[in-house]
Amino acid sequence: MPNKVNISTELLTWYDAHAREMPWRVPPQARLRGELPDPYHVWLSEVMLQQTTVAAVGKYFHDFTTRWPRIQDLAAAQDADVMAAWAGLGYYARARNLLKCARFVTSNLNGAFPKTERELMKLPGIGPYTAAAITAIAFDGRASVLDGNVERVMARIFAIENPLPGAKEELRALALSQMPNSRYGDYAQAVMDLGATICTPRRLQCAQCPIRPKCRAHAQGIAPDLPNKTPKPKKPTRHGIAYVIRRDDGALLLTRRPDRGLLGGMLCWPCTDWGDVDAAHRPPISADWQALNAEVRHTFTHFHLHLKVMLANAETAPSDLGQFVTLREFNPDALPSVMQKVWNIAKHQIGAHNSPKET
DNA sequence: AAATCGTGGGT
DNA sequence: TACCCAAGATT
Repeated sequence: MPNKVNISTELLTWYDAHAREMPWRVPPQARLRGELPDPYHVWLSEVMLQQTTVAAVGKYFHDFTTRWPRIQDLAAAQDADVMAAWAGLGYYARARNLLKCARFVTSNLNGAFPKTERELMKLPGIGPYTAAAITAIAFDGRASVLDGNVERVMARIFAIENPLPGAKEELRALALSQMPNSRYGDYAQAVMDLGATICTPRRLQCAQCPIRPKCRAHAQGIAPDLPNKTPKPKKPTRHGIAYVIRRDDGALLLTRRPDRGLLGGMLCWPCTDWGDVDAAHRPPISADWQALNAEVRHTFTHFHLHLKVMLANAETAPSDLGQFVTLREFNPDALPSVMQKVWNIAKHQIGAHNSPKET
C-alpha cells in the first residue's frame, strides 16, 4: 500500500527560512540561483562530520582548507602532517582514508570527484551516507541520505517502534519515499537540520516543527521515546602505563602507532598493553623511573582506560621504541586526546622538577 | 554481521 | 555519575 504522506515541501520551505550557516555550505537562496559548493569542501566536511558534532568540526575544517586549499594540496601533504592536523578529532582511520582518497582522486580522476553514489562508494572512507551526501549536496544529484538525524525524523513521522539498528532498512525505505523531485541537496540538508535543531533526541521542539501535523509519533504522544534502540553493553575498564622519556635537552620520545587499530597512525607515548587488570611496570628502557601521582582517565568508544604515567630521563633509546622529538618541534596538539592528557600530567612534574634548577 | 573505532558536550 | 549522543565506515 503506497504511502501518501510527504514532508518534502514543508521541509524545503522551512529550510529556506531556517537553514543554518556553515563554512562548507551554500545557502538555499544561492543554490536556487544555481550555485553549488566546492565538492572538495563537501567531501572534507562530510568525512569530518561522521559521528562528530558540527561544533567540533568547525576549527578542523578551517585549518584543513586554509592549509590545503585544493584536493591536490592535500594529496601532496605528508602523512604525519595530516595525522597531526586531525589529532583530537577522533576516529583516526578517517584521516588515513582521507589521504588515500585525496591521492586517488588527484592521481586517477584529475582531481574531480565522481558524481554518482556507486562510484563514490568505491573511494576510501566513503560509505553509503557520505556517497549520498556528496551526490546530493555537491552535485544536486538524486540521492537520499540516511544518517542518525534522518533515522530519528522518519521513526517519529511514521511512529516506527522497531528498535535500531534493526529498523535501519525500513527507515531507509521511508526516507527514500520522501524525496522531492528537485533540490536534492537542499532537501538532504533540510532533514538533517530539522533533526539537529527541532526533532532532537531530547528536549524536542515540536512547537516549532514544520511537519508536526504530519507526525504520527507526535499525534500518539510518543515522539520523545523514538527511535527505540537496542541497549548497549556496559563498557569494561582497561589499565595501562604510559612512559614519558625525556632527554636532558628537553626532547621527548614518541612512537608512531601502526596504521591498523586504535589510534592507528598517531604519535603516542610508549605504553604497556592495555589489559583488564593493573599493568605490571615493564619499562621500555632501563632508567630511573618515577611514578606520577595523577592518573589519566579516558573513555573510548567501547572501553574505559585508566592510564598511569611514569617519567624518566634518558639520553638514548633503541630506534624501534620511537624517536626523540626536540623540545622545539614537540607539539602536544599533534597527539590524540588521551595522549595529550598524559602530557598534561607529565609536564607539570617536569616543570616542578626543573624550576628549582633555574632559580 | 557484530565489533571496532575517539572525543567532547549534554542531561 | 553514568549514560547518551553526533552529518558512519570498515572488516
